Amino acid sequence: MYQLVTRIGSDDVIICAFDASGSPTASPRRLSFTEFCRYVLEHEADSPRWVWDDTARIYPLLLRRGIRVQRCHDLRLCHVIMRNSALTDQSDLAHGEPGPWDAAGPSDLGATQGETLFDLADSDTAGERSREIEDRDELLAQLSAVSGSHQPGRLRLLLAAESAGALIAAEMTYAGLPWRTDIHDDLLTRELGARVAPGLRPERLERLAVLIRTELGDPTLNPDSPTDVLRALQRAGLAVTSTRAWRLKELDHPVIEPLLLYKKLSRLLSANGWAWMDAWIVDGRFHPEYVPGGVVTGRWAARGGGALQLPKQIRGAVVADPGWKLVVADAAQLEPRILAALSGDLQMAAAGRDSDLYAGIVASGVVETREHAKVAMLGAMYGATTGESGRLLPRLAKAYPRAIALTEAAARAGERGGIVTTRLGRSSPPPGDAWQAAQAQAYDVGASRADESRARTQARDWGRFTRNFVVQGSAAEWALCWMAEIRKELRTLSAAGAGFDSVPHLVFFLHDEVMVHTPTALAARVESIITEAAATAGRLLFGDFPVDFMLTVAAVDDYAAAK
DNA sequence: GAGTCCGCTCGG
DNA sequence: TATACCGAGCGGACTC
Repeated sequence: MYQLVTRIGSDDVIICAFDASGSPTASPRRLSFTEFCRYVLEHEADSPRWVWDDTARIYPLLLRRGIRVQRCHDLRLCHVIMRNSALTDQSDLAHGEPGPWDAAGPSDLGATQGETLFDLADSDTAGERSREIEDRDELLAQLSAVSGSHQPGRLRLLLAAESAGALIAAEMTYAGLPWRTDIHDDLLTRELGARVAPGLRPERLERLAVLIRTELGDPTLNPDSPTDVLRALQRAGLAVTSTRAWRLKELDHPVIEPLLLYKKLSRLLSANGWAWMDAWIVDGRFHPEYVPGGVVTGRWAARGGGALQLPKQIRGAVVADPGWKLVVADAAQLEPRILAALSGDLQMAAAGRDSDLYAGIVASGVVETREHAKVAMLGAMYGATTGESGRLLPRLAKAYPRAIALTEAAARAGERGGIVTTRLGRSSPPPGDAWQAAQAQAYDVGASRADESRARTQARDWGRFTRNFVVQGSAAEWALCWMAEIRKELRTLSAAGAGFDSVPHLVFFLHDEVMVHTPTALAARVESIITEAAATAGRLLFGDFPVDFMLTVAAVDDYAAAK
């Protein structure tokens, strides 16, 4: 059953119930937000799917009142998927003129940016009514696109997983990641020296700057300026064209060591220093904003705080509350396992059975070392053509013909300008006009060698994108299902209505890794929930195909201890 | 001074 | 010779 929720103005909603086929089961009702909250609590027992335009806009309002829901359908996220999916390419939804659902990015519909799209008309009842009809029409269009799709089952799963992800993202932002500023501060002081005013260099950084200037014989050198540093290195007789750390490591000069250390520490200061701590840690919690569907492949993005790039250096500041644990789980070699299942490659799946997949490849005699197995696999999924990875590819192709055939086919499709589709139905975008124009140009009678080579380069670039899209996107779907299943099972551990400060809950997600903050007494139970959820996610995506999704799971006091 | 691009490093 | 996918964020360099 669906409960369509349309927000009107700042404090009211119109609510309307539908059955699974999209027929209304009651007349629309207008409720104040307080009445709406009561309505949600009353109806949650029936496990409806709450339908709204944008989870990120409405769900935080419920969370602030202590209300959580089990299921939703996020019209905006689902629209984007079906607008592009090859599974719904025959639908009206895919063929309609672009409308507000296409124009609106997450921030456009978001509360912070104002509500320009719809709310201009909300001052009168006609506008309110039209807003509600707009949502209702969109829901019906989406339901029709699903039932008419080539794979309704998979698509339904994808839309449910994407929507569950939106709920989880809002809940994680709301709950926050436990963060100890005292430990963070100690760590910064130890590495950089005592805190100083913004714009100044802490003591240890300043000493390194002086040392670098001395070694390069340039008393005015600014070590933060790549151009300055590059010129000084060249003056010192070093043949370099960039100041990238891995390039500098190849050089033999006394300035290199302090320079590399300076870069490392200054990055720590600028990205996750005291200013970051002041801006992002509130009452011992880090509250980043996650952006479900923020990446073309279906991965999440994040806005503000660099939540998806927390450097290993500072993970020791993520500490469980007293009497609580962090259960950290990481899916091992997720993408190769996804590739094995996608392609139905039994040999590759067997290599990962009950163990490290790369070690399994070595044990099968395909390559000699784990490191070789890893670079060869990554190269196959990313489209490496040269170097070690390129050299090892033929051996991989011989041992795992089905898996490699799948990545090659995805690459060829992209090179031709075609689209590719993930396991559950997210399709890659078609290449843009500039790409098409470059290809057309190369076929023109007057095409130059440069035209042809540019077209070829762009075609290969796009092929690498589609090659990776299938695997990365399907892995993102697995991760969403995994997390949704974890969330569902965690809720069975506590009474309905209990707040985040008393029950186990998800606090972090990073592509193939999740973290649950839990009372210590429930940590073991949480570990098994996470493990079972991985197997369930595998079955949801790939049925009985015999592929294992191995995890490393650990209940720890702080994030740094997890690996 | 504001806006944008680039170089670099962090994460998977 | 060019060189392997998806991102965020910072500070400097450059432009208007």
